[in-house]
Amino acid sequence: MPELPEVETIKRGLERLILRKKITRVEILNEKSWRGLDARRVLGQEIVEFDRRGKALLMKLNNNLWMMAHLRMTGQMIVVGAGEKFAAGHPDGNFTAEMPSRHTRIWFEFDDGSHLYFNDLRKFGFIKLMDELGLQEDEFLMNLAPEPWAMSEDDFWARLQRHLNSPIKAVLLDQHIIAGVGNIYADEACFLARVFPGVKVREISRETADKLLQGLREVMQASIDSGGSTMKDYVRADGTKGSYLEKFAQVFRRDGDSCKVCGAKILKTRVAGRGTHYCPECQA
DNA sequence: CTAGGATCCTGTCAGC
DNA sequence: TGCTGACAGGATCCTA
Repeated sequence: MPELPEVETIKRGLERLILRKKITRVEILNEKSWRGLDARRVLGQEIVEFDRRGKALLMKLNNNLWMMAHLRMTGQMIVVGAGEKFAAGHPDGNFTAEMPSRHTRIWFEFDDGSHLYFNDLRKFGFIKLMDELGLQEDEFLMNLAPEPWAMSEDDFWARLQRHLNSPIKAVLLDQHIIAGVGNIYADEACFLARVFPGVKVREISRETADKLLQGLREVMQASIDSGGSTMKDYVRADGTKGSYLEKFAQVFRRDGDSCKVCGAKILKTRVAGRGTHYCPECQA
């Protein structure tokens, strides 16, 4: 679930709350949620740097090991401590639950008594501990494409040309082609570019491709810019749905509602194996 | 090489 | 009420 903007929001939150704190305890409640080196090697270490590549969150320790977290569909990072609770990632009621909750897979304790919880309902996500070499050789990171802002319109166009028989949405979701895009922003970018997500790349004009890339940058940046406050709003909302998507979504999960541009009814279908939302008038 | 479908998991919801 | 199947903000593996 969490896409690039959500992971960036998590990165900024963790930077603010647990940078330079020393890990005094780590508990792994689900073995498969931990990968790589022995977890005991994080004990006594401080987290000295946070980074993000696509949807992957990187945390550097002062012994030069790195923890890479990937939240996949249902991962969340929750910090409790210093009278504050920060939660970001997959938006469900766990934000307001007692920690650890039944979906907590891994948790850390810091020397000031605060805690970081990695929650993950479906157990697809993980935290992987690596040394510098392991980080360099990590398959996911090695094959990760540039992010929308690091990719020129020319480069994006050239990458599209290698997948002429794929639906455009499948290409937008492929992390080897462009990094950080998930189901929400793929649908939103297709709406902004006025293209149906199921259209084959072969049918996409250069002008539409440019609009897709620019739309991705625009909608993801807007989400990052409002991420912090919307996440906080969500936590305060006693388990009810937050206004996170409502703020900017033109089509995502708006099926049955009317298009904000033309008033037509937003439809939902299936493209590239994923639920896909679109306006039949704007994206004809 | 690309393209498409199954798969990893748990939970919720719509429709009998 | 209870069952059943579809589906979910992701990525990989397997097959053709």
